[in-house]
Amino acid sequence: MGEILPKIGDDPCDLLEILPRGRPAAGQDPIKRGQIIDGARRVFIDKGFEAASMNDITREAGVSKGTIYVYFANKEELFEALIEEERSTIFKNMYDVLDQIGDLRATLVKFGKVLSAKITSAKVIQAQRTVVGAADRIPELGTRFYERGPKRGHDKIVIFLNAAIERGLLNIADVDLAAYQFTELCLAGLFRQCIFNYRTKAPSSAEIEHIVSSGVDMFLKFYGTEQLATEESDQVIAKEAKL
Amino acid sequence: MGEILPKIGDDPCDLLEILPRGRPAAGQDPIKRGQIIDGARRVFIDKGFEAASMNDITREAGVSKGTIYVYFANKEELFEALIEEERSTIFKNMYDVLDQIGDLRATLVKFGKVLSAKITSAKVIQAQRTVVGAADRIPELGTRFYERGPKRGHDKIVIFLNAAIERGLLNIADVDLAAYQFTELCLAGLFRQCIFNYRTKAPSSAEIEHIVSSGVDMFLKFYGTEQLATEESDQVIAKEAKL
Amino acid sequence: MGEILPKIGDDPCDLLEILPRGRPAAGQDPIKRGQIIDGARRVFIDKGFEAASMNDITREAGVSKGTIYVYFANKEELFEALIEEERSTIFKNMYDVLDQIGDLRATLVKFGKVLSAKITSAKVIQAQRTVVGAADRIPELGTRFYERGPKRGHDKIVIFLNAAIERGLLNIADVDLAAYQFTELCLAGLFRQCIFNYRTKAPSSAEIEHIVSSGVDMFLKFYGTEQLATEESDQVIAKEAKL
Amino acid sequence: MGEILPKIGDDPCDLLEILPRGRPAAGQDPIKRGQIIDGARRVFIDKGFEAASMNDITREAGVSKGTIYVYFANKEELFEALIEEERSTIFKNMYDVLDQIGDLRATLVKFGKVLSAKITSAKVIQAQRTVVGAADRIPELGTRFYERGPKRGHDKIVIFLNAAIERGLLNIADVDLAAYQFTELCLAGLFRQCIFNYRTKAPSSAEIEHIVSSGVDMFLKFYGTEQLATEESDQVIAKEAKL
DNA sequence: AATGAATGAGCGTTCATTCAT
DNA sequence: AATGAATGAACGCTCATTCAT
Repeated sequence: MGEILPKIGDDPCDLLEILPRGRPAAGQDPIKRGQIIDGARRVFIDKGFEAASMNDITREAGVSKGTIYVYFANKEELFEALIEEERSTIFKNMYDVLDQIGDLRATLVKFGKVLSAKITSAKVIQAQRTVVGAADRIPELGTRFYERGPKRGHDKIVIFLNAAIERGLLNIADVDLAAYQFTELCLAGLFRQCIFNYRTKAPSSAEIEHIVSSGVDMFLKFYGTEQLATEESDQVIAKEAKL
Repeated sequence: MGEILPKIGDDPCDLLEILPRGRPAAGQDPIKRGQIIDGARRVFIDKGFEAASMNDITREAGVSKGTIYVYFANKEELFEALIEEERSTIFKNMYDVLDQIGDLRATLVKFGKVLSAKITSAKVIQAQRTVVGAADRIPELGTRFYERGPKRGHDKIVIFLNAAIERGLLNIADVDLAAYQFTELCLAGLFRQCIFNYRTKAPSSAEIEHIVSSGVDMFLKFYGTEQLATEESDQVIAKEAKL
Repeated sequence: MGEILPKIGDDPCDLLEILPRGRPAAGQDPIKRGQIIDGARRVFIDKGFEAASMNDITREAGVSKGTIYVYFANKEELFEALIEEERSTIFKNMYDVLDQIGDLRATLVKFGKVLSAKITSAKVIQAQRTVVGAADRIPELGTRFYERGPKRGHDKIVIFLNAAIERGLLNIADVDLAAYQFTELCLAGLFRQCIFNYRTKAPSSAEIEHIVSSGVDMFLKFYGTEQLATEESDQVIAKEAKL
Repeated sequence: MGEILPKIGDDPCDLLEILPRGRPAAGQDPIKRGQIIDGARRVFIDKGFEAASMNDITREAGVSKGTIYVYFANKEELFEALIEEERSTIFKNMYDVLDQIGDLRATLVKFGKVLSAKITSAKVIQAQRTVVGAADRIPELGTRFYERGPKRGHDKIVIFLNAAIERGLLNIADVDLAAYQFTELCLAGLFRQCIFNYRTKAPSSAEIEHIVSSGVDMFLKFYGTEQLATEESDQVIAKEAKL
């Protein structure tokens, strides 16, 4: 393929670098791959691994069966690729809020709301259900999903908390546990309700706000230091002064 | 099925219900039904709904295919009946601790440990995974499971907390939320780790103890009243006096 | 099938010993098994192993696909069972002639004709082609076919020749080779012509007679003793005397 | 294909046929054709017609799928072309020994050994199996193979025998039959053993020598004339004199 | 002229459900 | 009432052939 193409740079049409030229190699066309994954997403997420049929996916993806098998060795690999994509999409950027330095309480609330909203959103719940449902048949799938998704997020929370401890704002004996506690408080009740389909739709942002702010209060009451309290009351005073 | 049968009491043969004689009516023998459900449990919980085959269940249950179809209209109904049983078994007695009146903190810790241990036990995780995995195919299944399981437990916690509020030991604005927070703190991290198969075995009782006691501390620090603090220090003094 | 048969029941149960009573166990009904093998025969012998489809066999056998898989684990096993049956049918009784003691030349001619006619008959050639065609994919199949078919026959010829040697009628250094030579002389040209489908139909009995008698002449001229010659001329004289 | 092309001779560019310059016409490059056939040989002979896939051949031949379909209309035609080539290679020169005039017995033994070794060689057996296996699906294939291979050889043997008859060395009533008998005696037992995969490797040359010399002895004892016997004993005397 | 990505009919096999016994 | 042999639609997957590039 590539060798036949004229050298890039001799050509005023270099933009074509972005839009691929010629026919892509078998199993290499990212557009087609995307099409297949999209079809697979609709079917797998909707029906789960077992109940989804390759014919369904064929139909949804708008490609032939043979083509799917050029891109993915079998149903399981296609499923795993999809879950990997989902995982990556879901957790991408979820923890960005924690990178900004700022007011501790405000950051926790902001982050808690993002976390809670994301994890309980209809699409993400569906995806998680699909992973859980397949966890018996493909055990590493669930393991990997958790490892590269929730676990990495957890690690970022731990780092964030440690930074706050360093700044003297928090006093935590078991940071790992504290990170889990924080996450759970932000999701209080929601995750289990959603995953079991008791809640058939995602919580409102008001509800999330209510839960998260209560959770942060509890968390800071338990782990916050004197210094945090001082800083916060200073801020309140400063704010009031401004008004 | 059962609903179509004449109400017990309208019938002079009611004794048969109590001391069954002779061959039970088709689909009415509770022993055979139990046998089927037991076989179904082993297969469904192990393989999930789709991967389980009626032949497997036939073999495990030691009854014929036709018999299963007399007791249960189809695979789905059998599965639902099994899940109903599982749900009932799992949550039976889980909340008994809350009925005893006693030291608040001790009760919460005791209950939290039971709750956490139960929900993260291998068998119960398997069952929950099975329910979650089937929740797309049979949405009401998950709904009903949550409603009659976790939700009822939640209600009992709410009642317990309200009693403590009445006793002046707690000061909670949103009791419903507090109940969720308590549950989540007791499970901090465990439920998601187990359900996704990141943890491949149940947490140790030491781990649970650690999590629960930290959770209860946080919970009481946030919601506990002055009176609770007084009572507790009294108890400590009393204890020390005893020694 | 069986249901259409007239009720046995006029009868004090004697016949029942022969005709099975009740429904046979799964994969145990010899009538159904026969039906499947018969369908398989028509399809496999006609098309060869690979080109035959289980759907074709289903259609020819008049049973459902599932039923075939109760009786035979897979296509290959069904094929092997069929070939085993064919082999058994083909070679059954083929060597009976050799058991009778009688005039040597006459016995050899009689046997040679049976052998030649059998092996070159349309059905048997088809079956052998099927075995040969599958010998790459299932090597033991051909091995077993030869071992239990032609090889056993060969052994019987060896025994027969040894008996004749004992009787002083033949003088053979390498009996094993002689047995092969005899067989080949009886088939002179026919087997290869048939198996390659150069001859599209079986040789006439006149042709076989011609080939076999010439073959026997050559064989006896080479391996016959003085005693055989004497006996034979005696017989001719005796015959002429009778006329 | 080829037939559609204009007749050679109508065209002033005929030299191109002899010394082709530039790119050959579609489906006309004999090098590429050879490449394809070579790939096809490796795959077809190894796996048989049905089990061979066009992708395998593509890979083995190192040409694209499309190109194969330019040279051969479909799998079947490619297979037939291959078999034609195989046939031609196998039987080429096999009968050269018969063209030399010399000692009859020695010539027969020499030829018989060549014939037997060739036909029972692993590669040739494989090829014959492939033909036999395909003979149901493509009946003319086997017919043509035999016609242009074994049959032509047979004809050459007939010519050779007739020459020997003319020289007064043999006395044969049915020369056609005698030719078959000779061939069969040289292969005694081997062909069937090999084709059915009872023998999994080619016979040793010692074995072939044993079989062939016994076969020639039998053949000449039956068909040899007084003159042959005289000539041979003369040769023996001459040989002994030389020593 | 040559390529090889794409197609989709067809493969062997499984299994929820039925119904004759 | 209970059985389990039989059914056949549907499964995941392959591969001869086509045709846009």
